[in-house]
Amino acid sequence: MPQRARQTRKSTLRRRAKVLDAALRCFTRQGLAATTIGDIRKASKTSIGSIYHHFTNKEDLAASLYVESLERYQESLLAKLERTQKAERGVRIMVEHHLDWVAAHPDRARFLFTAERPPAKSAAARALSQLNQRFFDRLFQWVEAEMHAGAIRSLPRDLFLAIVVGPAQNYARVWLEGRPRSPLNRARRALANGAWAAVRAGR
Amino acid sequence: MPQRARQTRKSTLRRRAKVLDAALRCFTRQGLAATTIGDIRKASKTSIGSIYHHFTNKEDLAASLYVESLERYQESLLAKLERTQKAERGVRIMVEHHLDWVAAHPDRARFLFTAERPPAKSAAARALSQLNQRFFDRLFQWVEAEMHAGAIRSLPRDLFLAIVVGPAQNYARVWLEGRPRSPLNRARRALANGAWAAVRAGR
Amino acid sequence: MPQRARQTRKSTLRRRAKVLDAALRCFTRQGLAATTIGDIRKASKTSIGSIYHHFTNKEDLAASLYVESLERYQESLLAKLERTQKAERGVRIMVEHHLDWVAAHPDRARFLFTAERPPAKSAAARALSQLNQRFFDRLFQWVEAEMHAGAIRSLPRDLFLAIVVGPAQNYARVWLEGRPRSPLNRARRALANGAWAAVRAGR
Amino acid sequence: MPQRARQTRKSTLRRRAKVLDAALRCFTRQGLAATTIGDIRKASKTSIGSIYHHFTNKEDLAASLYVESLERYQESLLAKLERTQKAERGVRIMVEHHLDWVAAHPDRARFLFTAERPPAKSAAARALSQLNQRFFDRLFQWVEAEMHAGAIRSLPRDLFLAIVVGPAQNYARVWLEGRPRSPLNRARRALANGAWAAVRAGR
DNA sequence: GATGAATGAGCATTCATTCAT
DNA sequence: CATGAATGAATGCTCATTCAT
Repeated sequence: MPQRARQTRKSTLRRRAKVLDAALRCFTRQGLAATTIGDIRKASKTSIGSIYHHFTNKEDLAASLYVESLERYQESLLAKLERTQKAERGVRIMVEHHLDWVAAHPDRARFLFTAERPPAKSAAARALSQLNQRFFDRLFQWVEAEMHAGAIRSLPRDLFLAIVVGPAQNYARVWLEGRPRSPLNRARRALANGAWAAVRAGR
Repeated sequence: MPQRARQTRKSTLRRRAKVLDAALRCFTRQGLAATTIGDIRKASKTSIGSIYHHFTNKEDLAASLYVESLERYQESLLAKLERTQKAERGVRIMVEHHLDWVAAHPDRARFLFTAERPPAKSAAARALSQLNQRFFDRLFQWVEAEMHAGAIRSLPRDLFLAIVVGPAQNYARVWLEGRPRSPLNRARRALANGAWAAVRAGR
Repeated sequence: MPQRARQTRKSTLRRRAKVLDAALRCFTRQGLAATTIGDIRKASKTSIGSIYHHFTNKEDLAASLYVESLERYQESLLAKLERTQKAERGVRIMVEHHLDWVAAHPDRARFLFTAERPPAKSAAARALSQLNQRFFDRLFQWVEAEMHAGAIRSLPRDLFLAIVVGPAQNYARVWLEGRPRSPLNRARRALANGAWAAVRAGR
Repeated sequence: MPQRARQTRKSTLRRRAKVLDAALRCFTRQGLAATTIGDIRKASKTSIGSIYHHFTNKEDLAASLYVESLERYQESLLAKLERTQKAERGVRIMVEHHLDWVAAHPDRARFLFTAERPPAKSAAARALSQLNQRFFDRLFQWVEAEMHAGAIRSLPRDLFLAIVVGPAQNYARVWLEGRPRSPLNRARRALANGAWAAVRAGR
C-alpha cells in the first residue's frame, strides 16, 4: 500500500507539473491575462475539475508558476556564484548567467518579466517575499564579503544590483520581444565588461 | 465660422485628453487589464458612447496613451541632451533624466513599463515604430559623434543603451512598485557614475 | 422665390431618394437587421443628422422603402393587366410579370420578400393596408369580370392568387437566393402553363 | 455505470431540447432578431452559461432549430408520400401535407418561413445542404417514377415543386401572418385541385 | 482524484437617436 | 437643411468557479 501511495503521489505531481507546463506555454503564446482556464485545460489535456483540484484558482496557478520559476533562476545563479572566490569572476557570472538563463528558458523568463507580481498580502506574496529574502541574503553574503575585502566598490544592495543586472535585464527584455539585438556573445562580453568597470573598487 | 470651427476642434481635443487622463489614473490604480471602460467613463465624467467616439476600442485607447507618453519622455530627453556638448555630461543626463522623469511622472512611467507593447502590425505598432526610429536616430546622432570623437567607447546601439539606461530602469521599476530603495539623490549619483565608468573610452 | 422653392424641394427629394437607394443597397448586402444607420450614412454619403431629417427613424425608412417598392410592383402589373381583355393572356401576364419584375429589380424584390411587414397599427401599416386594398380592388375587378364571364374558374381571391402567383413566388425566392434554377424562359412558360391549367374554367 | 452514462446523456439532451423549445416560443412571439439570449434564458429556465454550453452562439442555436424543424417537415412528408402508388394521390398529399403541417406546427412553420437561411459555408449550411439533398433525392425518386410512367407531366425538379407547393406556401404564409384566409378545408381542396390540374400529364 | 455540466456576474462594444452649432 | 459629437440602454458573449456524479 505504501507502494500505491507513492505512485499516487507521483502521478499527482505529474499532473500538477503538466498543468504548470501547459500554463506556461499558454502564457507565452497569449499572455497571462488573455489565457483562460479553458485554454490551459486544452493545452494540458486534463479537465477543468482537475486543474481546480490542484490549484485553488487561476491566480494561485500563476503565482505557483512565478515562484517556481524564480526559484529555479535564483538557485542556478547562487550555485555558480558560490563556487567562485574572485570578485571580477563573480560579477561577470551575475551578468552572464542572467543572459544565459534567459536564452535557455525564454518562456519562463518572459513570464517572470511580464507577470504582475502577486498582489501584496496574498499567500503567494508572502512565499515570494521569503524566497527573495533568502536569495538576497545569500547573494549579498558573497557580494558584501568582496566589498569588505576592497575588491568591489561599496554600494547599497539595490544600487549594486541595478548596476550589475540592469543592463542584462534591458538586453534580455528586448531580446525576448523579438526585436533585433547584438549577438549574445557580444552582449555577454560587453555587458560583463561594463558591469565590472562600474563596480570594481578603486580608481 | 473659423471661430466656431476652432472651438469645436478644441473641445473635441479636450474631451479626448480628458479621457486619456482618466484612463491613466485608472490604469495606475487598478492596472490595464483590470480597468473597465466603465471605470474610465466614471473617472472621465463622459459617456461610454463618447469614449468610443474618440477611440475605436479599449486597445486603441491604451495604445494612444502609450504612444503619447513615450513621445513626451523622448522629447524631454532629447531636449536636454542636444543642449550638451560634453560626453560625460550627456551620459549622466541620460541616466539622471530617466530617474527624474519617472519620479516626476510616476503614472505615465508605470504605464510605459507595464503595458504590453501594442500588438505587431496594428496601426499603433506602426506609429510606435516610427516614433522609436526617429528617437534613436536623434539620440545616436549625438552618441555616435562622441564615439567617433573618442570620448565614448565604441559600442553597438543596443548595448550602449542597455549599459547606460538599464540600471536606471531597474531602479525605477522597483521604485514604482513601492519597494524600499536607496534615496533618489544617492541613486542619481551612483548610477550616473556607474554608467560613465562603463562607457567612457578606456584608458 | 418659387424658383428657389422648387429647387429646394427638388434637392430635398434627391437627398431622400439617395438615402433610400443607399439603404436598399445595404439591405441587399447585409440584410435589414444587420444594416445600421451608420452603414446607410456611409453608402449615401450624407450625415446621420440628414437621414434623421428625412425619416423619423430606421423603421420609418424601411417602411418607406417597402411601400414605395410594393407600389412600383403593383403599378407595373396593373398597367399591363388592364390593357388585356383575354382571360388566358391576363393570367399569363400575372405569372410572367412577377418573374420579369423580380429579374429586373432583384434588390427591391429581395427586400419585399425578406422584410418583415411593418408592425400592425403603425402609420406604415395603415399606408400599406390602403395600398393593398386599392391594388386588390383593381386586380380583382379584372379577375372577377373574367370569372363572371365564365373564362376563369370561380375561386376566392386568396386562393386564386395563391394558385396563380404562388409558383412564381417560389421560383423567384429560390432564384434570389442564388440557388440553381431552370432558366427564366423555361420557367415563364411552364409556370404560366401551370397557372392557366389550374384556373381556367371547365374541364 | 452504463446506467449513469445514459442518464447524463439523457439529461443533457433534455436541456438542449428545452432551450430549443424556448427559443422557438420566443422567436414566434418576438421574431428572431428581436429575441435576446436573455429572453431565451428566461423562457427556458436555464442559465446563460448553460445555453452557451450547448450552442456556440445565437446563430448556431437558430441554425440548429432550423435544421431540426426542416427535418421534421421533410420526414413527415416522405413518410406519407412513399406509402402511395397513385400519382394524383401523391400530388395531393404534397399540397395537403404542407397545409396540414403548417396548421399543426405554426411556430416551426413560421420560423422556417421567416428565418434567414444559415450563411453559406457555415457548418449549419453544410448540414442543411446535405439534408435537402437527401430529401430531394427521395422525393424525386417517387415523382420521376410517375413522370416516366406517363402519369405526371415531365418537368424540371424546381418547376415541378414551384407549381405543386408554391400555392400552398403562399396560402400558408399569409395564414401565418394572421391575415384573413379562406378556410383550410376549402384551401386544401382548391389548391390540390389546382396542383393536379397543372401537373397531370396532358390529355 | 477526475470529469464536465451548470452558473451568472461582468465586460466590451454597438447603435439608434438627440441636439447644439 | 446639414452636420457629427454625445448619450446610454441594451446585448451577445466570456470565463472563473462550483459541484454532482
